[in-house]
Amino acid sequence: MIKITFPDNSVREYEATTTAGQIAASISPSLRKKCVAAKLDGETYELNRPIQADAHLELITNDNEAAMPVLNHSTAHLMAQAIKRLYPDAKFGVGPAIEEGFYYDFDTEEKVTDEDLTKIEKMMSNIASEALEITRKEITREEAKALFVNDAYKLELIEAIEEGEMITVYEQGEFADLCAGGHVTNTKEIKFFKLLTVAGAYWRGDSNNKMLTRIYGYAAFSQKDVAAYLEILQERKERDHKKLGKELEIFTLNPLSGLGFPILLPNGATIRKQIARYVTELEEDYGFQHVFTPVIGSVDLYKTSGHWELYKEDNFPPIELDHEALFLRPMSCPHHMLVYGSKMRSYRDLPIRLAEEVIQHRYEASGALTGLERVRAMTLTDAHLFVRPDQIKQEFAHCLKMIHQAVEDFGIEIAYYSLSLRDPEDKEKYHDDDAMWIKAETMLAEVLDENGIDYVPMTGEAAFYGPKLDIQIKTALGHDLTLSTIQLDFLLPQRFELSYIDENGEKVTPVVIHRGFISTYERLLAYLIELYKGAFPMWLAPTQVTIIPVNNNYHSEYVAEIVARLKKHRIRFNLDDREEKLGYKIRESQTKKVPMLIVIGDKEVESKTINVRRYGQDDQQTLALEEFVTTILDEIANKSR
RNA sequence: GCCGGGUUAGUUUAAUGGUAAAAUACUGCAAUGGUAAUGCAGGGCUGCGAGUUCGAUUCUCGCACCGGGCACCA
Repeated sequence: MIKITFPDNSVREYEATTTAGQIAASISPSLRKKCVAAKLDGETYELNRPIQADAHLELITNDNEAAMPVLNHSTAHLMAQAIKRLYPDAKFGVGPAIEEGFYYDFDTEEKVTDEDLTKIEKMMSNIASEALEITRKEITREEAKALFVNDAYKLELIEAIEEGEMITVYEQGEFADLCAGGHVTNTKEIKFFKLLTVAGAYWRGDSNNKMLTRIYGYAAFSQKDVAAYLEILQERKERDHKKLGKELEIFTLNPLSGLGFPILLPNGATIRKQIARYVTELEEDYGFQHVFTPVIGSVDLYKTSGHWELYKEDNFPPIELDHEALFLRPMSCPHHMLVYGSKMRSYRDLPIRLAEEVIQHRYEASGALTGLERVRAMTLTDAHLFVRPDQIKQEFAHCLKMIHQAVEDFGIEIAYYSLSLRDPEDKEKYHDDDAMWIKAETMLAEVLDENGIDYVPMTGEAAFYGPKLDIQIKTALGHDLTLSTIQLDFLLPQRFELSYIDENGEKVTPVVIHRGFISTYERLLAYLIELYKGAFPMWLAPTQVTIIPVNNNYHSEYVAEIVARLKKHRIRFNLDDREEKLGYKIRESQTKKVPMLIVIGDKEVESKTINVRRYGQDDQQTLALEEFVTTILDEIANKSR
């Protein structure tokens, strides 16, 4: 007999080799029906897998979050089986469940296109209705190698499994897959799924390897849930900054302007100007000094910094002139080093905080270019803080506080914090000085802990000169992007031989903190378009008020009075006095997502009031002119959303 | 850069081996109005290059660009 402990701490006894499925059935048939898998001492267990010893058991029902990866991973296997039947030469890579759904990578001579997805889905349904039992088998390394003898990718995976670790396969009918498990017990349990896209993906994520075909899909426990997910995907597309940016005339792409060089239209430029003003003022508040440095620098400058060797391939090639080679700058750190080095510094001068709107260029891979998100010419709100070692933590926290201020003002949703560390093995990329790295990484981790920041450590993500904290956001389409970054750097100040005189009259090298504030204007704009779904808050909106006179002949005098008031306060308005129907002009104002719409007719002229309708609302308000102006100014000042 | 897909009017979409349509936008005329589309008229389009064909926007190939994914992201 074995003792099974349940989450409520109740204990029951069962025969050894009883399965979780049988246990669920013994409690109630309806529970058994809802069960998808189990967690045995925290490990995912199939319902048909015999339990050998005493354990804690948690039954995972189909309304439990933990059920989704089990179902989706099983659906990945089902898809693989269908693919194998349709493309007998297919060789398989990996097919995990992911945050949303699943994918499977495979390799076949035949081209698989979007149209083939329907075919594969049909085959999947057929296999599901064959009601094949899914069974787990523990096998030896030799058996595994024999089983997957024709499957080079699986053999490679077997090689990667450590000696002594258990190897398991899951079988369903004629199909077997190397897999650590977490599955439903029968293919018939997989009823509701949708294959989404065909994509390419490098084997083991390495661009030196062959590119496999990857199919993404999504499975759920009801057709309704699948439909709801497809709906979400559709909504995300509607929110995509590339779509809204075009509709709302924020930016345009033109091949003549060059790949990766978007053009900001007047609306986009207006939003950008507001952001720029905000950034500049906040930096002043936080004690930053602004500098202007050139967009182009000598190649020697980047040789000094060390960027040249590492990144020359990823940038626009240098411009060679008589006896100079000039480089379109991809970052501003070297220039800011020169600013610091322009005079003798005392320990009393530190910290020195230099900030700049940095125009920079990078030759991003053509496939990486996306709307305003990844471009080849960008303006970064960059800063470098030159600090004494004893000021590192305080200045780091200072930057963090400032970033959090902006996060709050814009309503940015942080996805997670990433602490990027070096890969100690990678001597080629990372400056070889263990002591320096250990010091920098420890210090960074300490500051984060002190400020109560939860972070994900990422090995091998650090800059070549030091570790960094990245603040990550998610785009509408679900990509993780870096919004802000704070980086610790002991290297560049050395390379530029920077120093200050300490209280003992000794020359000391300062430490540099690199601070990327709110990414580039381009990327922030892309993010904000998606965040607000194009309906910008008052302080950022390209047009803040639409004014519609009911009749140009009778109402223009009062309208002129309103216009004068708005102009005085630099409120951005659009006086729509075209000879069109009222409803037509109202509709246009709404589709352009202008935050406030005012209609001026006899009633308003008579009572000197304003009839206001806010974007997205059906009801109207009547305000006195002064009240109206104050409301707008308040919203601008408070950055109301 | 790599894998697969796409490209029709300013925009969103339709259709076709016999030279293309609608909505909207734009221009003109008429309409003077109260919270999401007034009516009529007009001009405007098959990304580029090659091949197959009597004839290609349609089929094939190459290129460019767009979008999805992977890799990259100082």
